[in-house]
Amino acid sequence: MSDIQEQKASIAITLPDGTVRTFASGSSGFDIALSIGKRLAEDALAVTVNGKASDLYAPIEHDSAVEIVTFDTPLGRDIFWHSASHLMAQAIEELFPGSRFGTGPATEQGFYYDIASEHRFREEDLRAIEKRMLEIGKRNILLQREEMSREKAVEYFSGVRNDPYKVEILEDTLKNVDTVSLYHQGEFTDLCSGPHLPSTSKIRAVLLTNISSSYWRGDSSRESMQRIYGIAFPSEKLLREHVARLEEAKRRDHRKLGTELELFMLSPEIGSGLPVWLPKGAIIRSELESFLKEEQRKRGYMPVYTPHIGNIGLYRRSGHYPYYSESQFPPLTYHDEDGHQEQYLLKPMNCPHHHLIYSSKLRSYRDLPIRLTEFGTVYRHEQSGELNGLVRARGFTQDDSHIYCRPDQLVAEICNAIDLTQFVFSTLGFSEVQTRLSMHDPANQEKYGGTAEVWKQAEKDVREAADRMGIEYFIGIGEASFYGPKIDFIVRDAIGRKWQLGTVQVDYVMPERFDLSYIGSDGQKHRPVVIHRAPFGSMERFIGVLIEHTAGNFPLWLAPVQAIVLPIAEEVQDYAKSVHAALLAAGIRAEIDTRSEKIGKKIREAEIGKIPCMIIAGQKERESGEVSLRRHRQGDMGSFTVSGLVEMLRKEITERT
RNA sequence: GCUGAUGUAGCUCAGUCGGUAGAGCACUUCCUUGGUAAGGAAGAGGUCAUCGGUUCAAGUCCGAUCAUCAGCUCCA
Repeated sequence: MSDIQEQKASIAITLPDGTVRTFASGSSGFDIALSIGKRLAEDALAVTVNGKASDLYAPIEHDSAVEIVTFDTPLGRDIFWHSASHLMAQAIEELFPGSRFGTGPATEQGFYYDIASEHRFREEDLRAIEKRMLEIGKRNILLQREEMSREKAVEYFSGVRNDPYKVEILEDTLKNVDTVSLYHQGEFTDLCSGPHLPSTSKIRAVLLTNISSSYWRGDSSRESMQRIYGIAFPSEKLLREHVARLEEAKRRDHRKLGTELELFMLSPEIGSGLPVWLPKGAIIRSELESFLKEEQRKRGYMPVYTPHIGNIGLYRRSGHYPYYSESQFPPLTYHDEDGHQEQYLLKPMNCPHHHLIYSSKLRSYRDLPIRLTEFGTVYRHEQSGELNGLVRARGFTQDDSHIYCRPDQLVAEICNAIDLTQFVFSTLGFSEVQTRLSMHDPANQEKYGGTAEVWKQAEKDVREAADRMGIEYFIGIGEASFYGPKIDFIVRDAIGRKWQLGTVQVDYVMPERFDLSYIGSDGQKHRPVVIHRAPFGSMERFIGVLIEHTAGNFPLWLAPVQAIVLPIAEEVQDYAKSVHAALLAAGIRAEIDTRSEKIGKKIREAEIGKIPCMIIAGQKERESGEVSLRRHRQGDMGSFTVSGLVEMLRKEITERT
């Protein structure tokens, strides 16, 4: 008896730094935070108790490890934004009575809520909703958790709240759950597992960013709802920083920079989603291609070329045509006078052509691995709403290779492909790379080709290679392609956004479909394994990402114009021209600005044009036989002899630094 | 493809109540010959995305189409 009372009276709380403190049983996370510091208690949004997120004021009854959750952590932001979505719903309910609410989760960059309303939300409404949200914040309404049986909740949401969407969630998604939780904040109540902020007053800055539509439960056969996106912060300052980041992203937008720097164009007269490389962009692409070709030559790849169209039978055989027919350009149909018909497909993939090259002659086990490589342009009819500059196009070029190897060579070949991909990324300045092992979803078997054993083996090989390379990875269930598991490389760019670029894929299915074989040491036919791999992925997409990553400030080896000679006055133009000629002779992409403008203006324009080297030639330089160098975004670098400068730049170019 | 927004000079954008289009930058020519992010002047540049409708009259109002943007869905 007394023991039980003793236990109830006090509990031991272990903090993240390992210290243990004693509190009265039933103390809340807030009490704990307050005992650590006033500032922490103010910043506290919620707690984790033995790793499980919980409300800040929920009583803690037992000894546990407790962590105070603040906005600085991913969990803290998730809880904050989730509560902000409830706050937005409350504001919308107050301003637009009769609105019904679907789901309103936090996302990586804020939150949204799906709303069914008679009212068509417009931009002006967002400002009014923001205002009301802040006003409700000031009311300092406490959020109250209430648990009830699912049946009671159904009654509550069909009666009191009259929200059919919540009822559907209760009766479908949650049909196996006995007890559910509701969160009340003033007049507003939402079905939610929580946890939530203790009070609406934590939300002090709000930005509603856009309105779009979504289908109820993501199902295009269900009704369309209005989705309002937003983001919220505990202070004005954090919001301002967020807005500054958005503006930075806008400044780096590859579509904007691509036009300004004359890298590529898109024109409805050519066709939607069909980018055209302008001379300056073509230089970047060609430099990247040369770089990879050079590297692949060292690694035993053999270049091939294949046509842009292929008989439709080829793609029926590979499975691409039936599987992806809705995202391909329709087949080209050819009839001759005898009524004979042939159908061709603009190639959506390079692999079938490569497989036929492989099987064009008898292969010995001694020949393997065979690594065929091609910058192969493919065409896919992406949905119109998906198109996005270079990043998502309908015609694009893959740095596509297919490696045909024996099963005993497979893991080593995957490792080689991983190594090449990592080399490419590090050369291009993507220092932060995440790796995803994209596995199949056993619950969705009809999505995939091949047998269960084949998948088991392929996934084991992929894992083994990733382990052998010592890379950190995470698993993506359901991310595999239809013919096999993948290793996908996701880079983080200079302003923290993630992009999926390179890929290495294992394929036991295509060798079967194309009846690929080699003669083993036993004199018998054996089935090779295929690796599909593309470090850049798509040249268009990669360069699009590279533009945003570098903000158009390309390293010297990639810069379309590497140097521009700027004569100070007409009197020194002949000298400047001789410098220009020397640069050209050294293979440096150089221009010269002989306009009768002042040097300040020439420099300004070269800076805006993001030209890495400005080479200034005036009377002083002519006398000494030197030039003065100004580097883009760095300023004056001093004087150099022409030959010294050329040598320095050539070194930087060949080393690709 | 779906929902919403947008489309005016090479670029960025004005254009009121429906009355035949305007700025800045860029471009061309001339003046200016200079020292590390904008020297001056003049000129040229437009079937207002396309097609149709309403109207005496359409950049402006209505409809369709095309394209772009933000999301949704998809991504071999």
